[in-house]
Formats: sequence, C-alpha cells, structure tokens
Amino acid sequence: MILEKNYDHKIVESDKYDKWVKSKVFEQHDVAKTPFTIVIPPPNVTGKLHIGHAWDTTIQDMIIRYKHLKGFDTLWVPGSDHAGIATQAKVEAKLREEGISRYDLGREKFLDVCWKWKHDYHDFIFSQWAMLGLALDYSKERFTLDEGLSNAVKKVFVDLYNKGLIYQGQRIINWDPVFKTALSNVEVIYEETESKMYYFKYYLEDKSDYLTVATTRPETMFGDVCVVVNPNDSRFTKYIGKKVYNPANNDLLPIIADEYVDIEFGTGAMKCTPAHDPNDYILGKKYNLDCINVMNPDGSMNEVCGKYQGQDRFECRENLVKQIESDGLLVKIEKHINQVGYSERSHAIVEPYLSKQWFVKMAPLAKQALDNQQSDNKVNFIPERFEKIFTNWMSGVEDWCISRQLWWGHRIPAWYNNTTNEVYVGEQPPKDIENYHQDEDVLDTWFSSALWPFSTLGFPDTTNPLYQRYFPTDILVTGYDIIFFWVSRMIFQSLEFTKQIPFKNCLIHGLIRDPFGKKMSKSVGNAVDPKDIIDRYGCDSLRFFLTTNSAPGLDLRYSEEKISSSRNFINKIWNASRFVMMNLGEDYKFSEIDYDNASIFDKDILKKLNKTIEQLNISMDKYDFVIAGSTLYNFIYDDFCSIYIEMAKICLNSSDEEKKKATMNTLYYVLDSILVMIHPFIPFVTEEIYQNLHNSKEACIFSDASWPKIIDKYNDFNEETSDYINEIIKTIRIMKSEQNIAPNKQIKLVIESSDNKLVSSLKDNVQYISRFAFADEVDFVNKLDNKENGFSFVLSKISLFVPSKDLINVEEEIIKVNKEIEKFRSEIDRGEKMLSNPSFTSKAPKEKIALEEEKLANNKLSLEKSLQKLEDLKKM
RNA sequence: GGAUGCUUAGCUCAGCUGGGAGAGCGCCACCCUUACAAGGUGGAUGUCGUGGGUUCGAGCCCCUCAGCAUCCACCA
Repeated sequence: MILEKNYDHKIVESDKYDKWVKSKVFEQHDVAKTPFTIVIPPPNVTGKLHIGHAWDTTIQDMIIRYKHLKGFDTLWVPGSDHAGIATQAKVEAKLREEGISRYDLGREKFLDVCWKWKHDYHDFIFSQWAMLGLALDYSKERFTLDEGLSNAVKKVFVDLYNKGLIYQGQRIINWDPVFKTALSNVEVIYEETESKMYYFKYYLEDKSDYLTVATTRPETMFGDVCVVVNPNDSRFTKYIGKKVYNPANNDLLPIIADEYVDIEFGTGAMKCTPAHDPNDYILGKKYNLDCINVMNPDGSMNEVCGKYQGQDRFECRENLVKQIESDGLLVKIEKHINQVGYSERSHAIVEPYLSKQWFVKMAPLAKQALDNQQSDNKVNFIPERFEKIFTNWMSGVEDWCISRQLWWGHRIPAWYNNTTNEVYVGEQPPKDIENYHQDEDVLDTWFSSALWPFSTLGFPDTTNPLYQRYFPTDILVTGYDIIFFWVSRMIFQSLEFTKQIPFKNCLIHGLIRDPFGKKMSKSVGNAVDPKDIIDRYGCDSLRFFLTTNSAPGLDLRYSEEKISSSRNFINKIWNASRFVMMNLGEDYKFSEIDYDNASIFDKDILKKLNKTIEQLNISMDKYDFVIAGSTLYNFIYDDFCSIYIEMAKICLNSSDEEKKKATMNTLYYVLDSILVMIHPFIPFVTEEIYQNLHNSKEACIFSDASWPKIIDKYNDFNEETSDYINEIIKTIRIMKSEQNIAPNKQIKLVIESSDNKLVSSLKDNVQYISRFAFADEVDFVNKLDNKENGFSFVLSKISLFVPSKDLINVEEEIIKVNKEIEKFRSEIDRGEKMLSNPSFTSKAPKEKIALEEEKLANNKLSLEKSLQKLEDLKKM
C-alpha cells in the first residue's frame, strides 16, 4: 500500500487507540514470559491532565511498549485517586455556587455528589489517556476508594494500630482554617514572606520595670502562659520567678528560665503559647503548663479572647495591636522576613493548632526503609542522586498526621463507646454497634496512595494470582516533587506489609516549565493544555518532544519549536517510508536478504543498523531516552534517509534482478526495524506505516512485532569503498558550492590512486559517483602528471582532479592549500608528540594508540599529497 | 543554616565509564535532483562560568569562588 503524500496526524491518530482497546492487545498476558509491571501514578479525579501527566505517562508507555517488544509479559495498571481535600474542595465550591453547603446536604448525600463527580472526571481522564495512546490494561483498573482498596486501607490501619504504630494524640498540627482540617507536614508549603515583628512591654507585677517581648503573631497572646528567658542571660536573671502582665489581657504570666531560648534572637525574652506553637508546646509539656486554645477551627478567635471573639485571626491581630499601642505598651514594629507556611491546597496561612488527631509513628518504619536501602534489596533510584533526597528526608521524618476533618475519603475504622468513650479499632464495626459511634474523620489521601502498588494487585489477599505474579512492580515513574508525599510512603508501607520493596526501580523526572523557565501553573495562566498541542501537532510529536529533550532528572522547558521539529522528523520518516513502499510495489513480499548480491550500501546500512540496535539496547535498558532518541534520530535521518535511500536508488534502477531484490529486501528490513525501534516513542504513526508496509489494516506492532536483533554476519562488512564514495561526493559538492557551480552541473572527474584494490572496487561502484557528484565522465589513473587547469583534492589514499577551463583563482587556491598543509602539519605534530611520549604509549589503551598511529599515517599521506598539489598550483 | 542541580554556539539544550565538542531552532549561500519545500546541498558561530589541582590527556574527576534555580530545616 502506498502512503498519502502528506503526513496528517489527525488521520493517523484517529482510529488507532479504539482498535487497540477493543482488541484488548494491552490486556493479553503470556505466562510463559517474564512479567514486567508498572502501576500508573493515579491522577486525581479533580480535573484534566496537564502536560506534566503527559510526560510522566509517556515515559511509562515507552517502557511498557519497549519491554513488550523485548518479549516481556507487560502489565500496566491504570487507576485514579480520590484526592480527598482536592476533590472535596472542588465539589464544595460547585455546591456553593448553588448556595448549598455540605452541611445542608449531610454526609451521605454529599458523598453521592462526590461519587458522581468522580464518574464524570473518570471518563474525562480516560479520554486523555486515549489521546496519549497509553498501553494500559483497563481490565485491571482501580480506584483508591473502591472496595478492594478500602479493605487494604482498613487492614493496614488496624494492623499498624495493633502494633502500636498508629496512635491518637493531642498534638500541635498544621491546621488549614479554610478547609478546616489537619494537614501533614508535607502538605505545608513554606514561602518567604514579609511580615511584621511586634515588640511589646510586659510590665512586672509591681510595675517597677518591664520586659520587651517580640512576636509575629500577637493574636496568639491570649494563649500565653508564661515568658521564657535563657538562664544564662545575665540581663534577665533578676526577673526569673517574677510575674509580668500580658499586654493583651492583663493576665499575670510567670517568668521562667529555659535554655531553649536563643539569647541572640529578638529581645531574648520569649512569650510561650503552648496551644499555638510546636516548640512552645514542648516547653509546655516540660513545665506542665496550660494549653489555651484561642481559635475556632475556621481561624476566628474564640471565647477566651474577650471582645475579639468572632474576629478573624488577622483582623484580631490588627485591632489588638492598636489597643496595645493606645495602652502605651507598644515599643516598635519592625519588618520581618520569615518563612510562612501555606496550605498546599487552599493556600491559606496554616495555623499551628492543638488538636486530637491520628498519627503514624514513623521512627520504626523509617528505620526499616533506611536499613533496606543499605541492602541488596534496595530501591534503585534513577538518577541515583534522588536516593539521597529520599534517605535524608526519611532519616529526619516526624510522625505522620493521617486524620483529616473531611468527608470524602476512607473513614477511620475507629469507633467510640457511647458511654465509656473507649476506642475500638477494627476492620469490621463492633458487634454491638448500637453502643458505638464511628470516628468522624477520614484518612489522608496519601495513606491509601501509599498502598497503591500492592493494593491494586490484590493485597491484602496475598494469594491473589495478580499479586503473586506481578508484585513487586518493576519500575515507578514520577516527578521529584512527589518523593516525600508518595514514593517514600509506598516504600515503608510496602516493606512493613509485604516484606518486599514496592518497585525495583524508581525513575524520577523533573517538572515542565514554560518557555521562560517558570513553573507552569493554572493560576499564573502559563499552563499548556496537552490537548491543544495534540490537535495542532499530533500526539506523536508531543511524545517525541517530551522524551528526547532533557537529561534524566532535570526539568524540561516547553518549546513549541521543538515540537514542530519533532513533527518534521516524523514527516521525514513518513516520506522515507513512502519512498520504500513506492519502490517495493504492491506485489512485494519480503524474503531473506541475499547478502552475496547486496550492494556495498546495503551492507553498510545493515552494519549501521546492528550498531544502532546495540546502542539502543543499552540506552533503553538504562531508561535513557534522550540518548536513545538521538541514536535513532541520527540513524534514521542521516544513515537511512540521507545516505542509504539515495544510494539505493541506483540498485532499484538496476537491470540486475538479484541486486535489485537484495536492495528491496534491505529497504524493507531496515524500515521494518526502524518502525519497531521507534514505536515506543511515536506509536501512532509507526502503526500506520507498519500496517501499510505489511499490507494489513489489522497489523499491530505491539502484538505482532518483536524487537530487532543484531545479526553477526552484518558486522563482517569492512570495506572502505562506501566511505570513499561518500567522501568523493561530498568533496565535489563542496567544490561546486564554493565555486558557484550549479550542483547539478555535470563535470568530468579523474580519480588518481595507486591502490589497485580500492580502484577496482570504486570502478565497480562508479555509478554512485556519477549520479550523486553529477560527474558524467569518471576516469581512473594510476598517476596523473598534469594537474594544471583544474581543481585537485586529496583524500588520503586517492586524489581527485576536476579539469576546468574556466580557471580557478590560483591565488585563492594556493591560500586554501596552504591552510590545509598547515592543518595537516599541526595534526602530525600533535600525533607525533603524543606517540613519542613514553607516558602515553605505556599508559594509554592499545586501541587508542593504534587509532592515533593510523591517524598519523593518514595525515602524513595527505600532507604529501597537498604539498604536491601546491607544487602543481605554483606551476600555473 | 543544611543539601542538590545548573552555568557548553545567537536561543533552547544533549554530551553515556576522561581520549581533540554536538542537535534542534535561528542565520548566510545555492538548489523544485523522479520520498519529503514540514525539503535538499553547503557554510558561519564555542579560551565548555572563574581560579587552581589530579592525569600522558579534563566539558567530564577533585578543590575554590561567583551567578542562577530548587528542596529541606528553622528563632519567638
């Protein structure tokens, strides 16, 4: 079949994915093969996939397709994440537009709305996976809130509780006053913020003197329980044990001493608010101080704040400072730059807040994960440096706050006795359920995500065949921004519950940035929608751009030019394929290449194909797609299109049927190999070409093809003739370009050489020279005496001479030749120096020495010839 | 305060275990050569951030400094 003249991605990409899914090619599993598993990082069911998802999933798709073609039984598990806070926030926002709050609906009905939302978005996500061509096994699709995964969550929670690794406690946690829920440490983003430092006078009980105390959060003063100074601070020794008035409410606060206080910082005297600061809380515990909570869950001030009750914390701050100022107790206000914590989701300033929450005790789990990284069973991070990021974080990790005051999520499997308030924790509700009420909270979304690699494969049923065959998974692919949230938690949960690592490799990529290097984000409005790009350039172009334009682990800058050049490359493949098919004809059937009848260029491309396969195997196995991509690019563009296809035209026009057939088979064979090798990068267009090449609309690379193999025989080709021919053609082209001679103007060419073998071989292949150098007359001589009236060139073992009546500018030529001579001399000088250096000859590898010796010999030969050429020119 | 990454052609970036620097885009010249003008042929452009060290040999390894970026931890 002949391809259309123009590559049209819309046509090519329109019908493929449906077919793949309907024929279930991604769902077929051959148990005779070695399994290879990936679980997709489940996207949130909150919105559309962005270009970062496209990058992440394309990498995985490439790996799956590559491994499949290599003969593995690949499984890629799809799924999505309920994304507790994120989804609930969106659903609540939508309800708010209708003037409804979640409390109006009640828990049950609110969850119904969430489920409906989930179904709508799931379809949307599916359509985007389709657009990207992902080889997912939909029969294994999972959702973090589905029954099986919920069972896994319960099982893990209860087990950890029974082992004492989950506990409930009053602690200072990060509170999001907008979503009114606790957050874990990693859900807080610290940003440098300009705020104010307020200095207040705290008068002694007898009003004889005062201390100046500084704070950035005056509103928390209603919760102050003492003032702390360092016992070694001579300025304050006399005050220790005395009492001062709190300027906010006139309460008397004791002055205590603790070495925690930094003498150098602020005034050296610190107010202590155990209910609103984690460090103060520790002090509070140490000295058995009261914890006075001054805020409501929404960030407004509570009843302990007197007239400020009901005011927002920031409104209160302002008003309180005014009051203190009018009381004459304000010393000064200074600008202060500090790191302020914001909620990752609501972007509200997080309030350190004392509350009762559920926690995972991290120390034993972290130790297990860290110890494991010291063993042979460690998770292999790619690039390696990310292992350090992981272990650094893990070794300092604090207990994980896992309860969230939300409705959308896994409800905590804990019940309280209605009368005794005693806690019951179990996978099933207590039998006398009427005497109990369940904990209102749900679990952190990441608690269920942490189980994803094994919960999707059947855990907690470890006899599940899926789990038995496909776990541990082979590789996890994700961005570095999610190492703490997800990667680390999967590792320690997996080690604890399956006694195995969740994935053998962890491939980390960067983030996508806009053309100016800024992070892409919806709020800034610089985000690029993958759908737009796919509409304009096609999925294949996007995929090729995404996978071949950044070094491992580094960020990728979005560049439309590069997407466009990817498309041009695909167009090149399209047209080369079109050429091949046009020349094979309708009735062509591939048969083994008759190597004895193959031309030097057939043999040359087959050898280069071997080399390409070899290099590609190495880079693909290392997941180094940039190198793999450029290896393919160079082979396809330069070796196959620019050289081989051009040269093949000679044999295709040959009257020697055997030769012609050998070339046709080579063209077919190399193109077929190319399609398979580059299929993981650009699955759609390769499928289209493959179907045409194989004359079957049913042909499918994923299920029918296998990765090309290196054929040793092809490596035996070791002739220099093809190189010389290429060099001759190039030399003549340069000459014509420099002399302003039209490229297609026919010339006469004399080839001079005393190497009879080479000459004879060049004579056999003279058609290539005639055609591509546009030399309608080519003579071979052993020695040419008269090189006047023409251009001569030196190519080590041979010289070229082009007679020309319109004489060249002799002076210019002499300058050129002198430059050449200069170059050869310096090269010879370099080579001789190197080779006469005993340190080099004794230490350098043999191959390197041989290479240098060969270079030197060639340079000497060329120098000799150039000198001769100079003599000839001087005679003119 | 701790850590990591980056600095290579006008721009955006590759450069795999050290063996005389590459791509895409852009730029210049010529060309509709029967797959491709989304093309072909040829060309110009780099003291590989600074300073030192190791080595026969450094863009690559070690140290110093500078600039940029990111992460972690933080003092009221």
